[in-house]
Amino acid sequence: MTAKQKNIMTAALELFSEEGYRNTSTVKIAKRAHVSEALIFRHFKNKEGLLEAIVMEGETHEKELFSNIIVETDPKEVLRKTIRIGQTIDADQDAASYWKLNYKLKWELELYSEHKMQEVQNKLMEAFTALRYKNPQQEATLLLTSIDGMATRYFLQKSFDIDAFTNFLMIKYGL
Amino acid sequence: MTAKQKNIMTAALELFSEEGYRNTSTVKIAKRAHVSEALIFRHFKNKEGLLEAIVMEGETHEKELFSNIIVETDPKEVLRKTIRIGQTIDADQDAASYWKLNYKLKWELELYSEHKMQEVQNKLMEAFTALRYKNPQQEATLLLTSIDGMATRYFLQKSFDIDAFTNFLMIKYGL
DNA sequence: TATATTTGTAAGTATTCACTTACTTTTATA
DNA sequence: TATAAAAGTAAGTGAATACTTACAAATATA
Repeated sequence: MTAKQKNIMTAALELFSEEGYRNTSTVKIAKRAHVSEALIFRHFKNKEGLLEAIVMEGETHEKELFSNIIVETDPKEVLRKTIRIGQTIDADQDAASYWKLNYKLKWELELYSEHKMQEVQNKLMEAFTALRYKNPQQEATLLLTSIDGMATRYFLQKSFDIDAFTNFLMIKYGL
Repeated sequence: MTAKQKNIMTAALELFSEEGYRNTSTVKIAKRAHVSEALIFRHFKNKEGLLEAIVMEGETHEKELFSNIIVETDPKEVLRKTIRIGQTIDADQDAASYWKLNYKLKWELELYSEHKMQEVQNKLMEAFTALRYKNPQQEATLLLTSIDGMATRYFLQKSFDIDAFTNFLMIKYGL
């Protein structure tokens, strides 16, 4: 991958996650990346190809984040790591951009990939089972749903305090 | 309001909530509403004016829904009504379209209106205080955040079972 | 060093977009 | 019933969009 190709991907990730996929024109990406517009099409075939490249790159980071949870054996630690996802993403600008892009795409293109979260969901079910919660399946859904909601607030509501909310969840789950 | 004007608003609400605001062209709206494209601009000045009219209409229904919660005096009933929001919206196609539009706009135009939910948030704090929860403010945030997450699942994840999830929340909160 | 391949660009193109103009038809009002 | 106002439309317009073409510069390889 050439430097200019990387520039294009970085610029596009920023713009897509800030302003949305369809609302970001290829000229705008080219300008931010300091390349000619045509180079985008040379390297990525079309705008959708560029998006796919970015999403694929993001999925690599995502898998690292999830495998860190899935590999865990202590049920309490599984919950801790899951609840900390928000703070983990907050600490890394690139990860934050990618996650925001993910949510934007969910709503803009309505592409909700259930299978992506399935492994985490299963791991959470195991954890809640081990911790003798009455309904581990719904508990897993609730926690992931709360994190979805947290993401909505984190990205869209400026006043949202992710640390306070994370701490509260830790206490709630007795961690 | 003439019949054709109403047609335009209905068609636009459907299209905006299904395919997004920017991705819906004024020709598409005109075709679905069986009117000439120019009539949209005659009645609503521009595309944004049309959106505003729809959002304003939706806010009327929204206020009804919220005032039903805010007016409640029994704290447990406040929680019950809040948790049932999803099912309430699910039962009314128009309300569902409007809520989906709301979420789409949140992400597409990044317009998160905190003040809209502030009254409900306060009411929930009161309720959690009356029910002797340790941290009523964060409890209120958590419940509303969970509902945000529930909305994400409900609108984007086909397999999501809103009744099962609602029932589970009822039990969780001892209702 | 010769040449083939890859990287890069300037200047297009067709299409779609939100919106306007100029005009006709319908409805309300005096 | 005359006329003013409102509702409605066909046929535009300029700007923006994703993408292409035709060619030049840089780099890799023989």
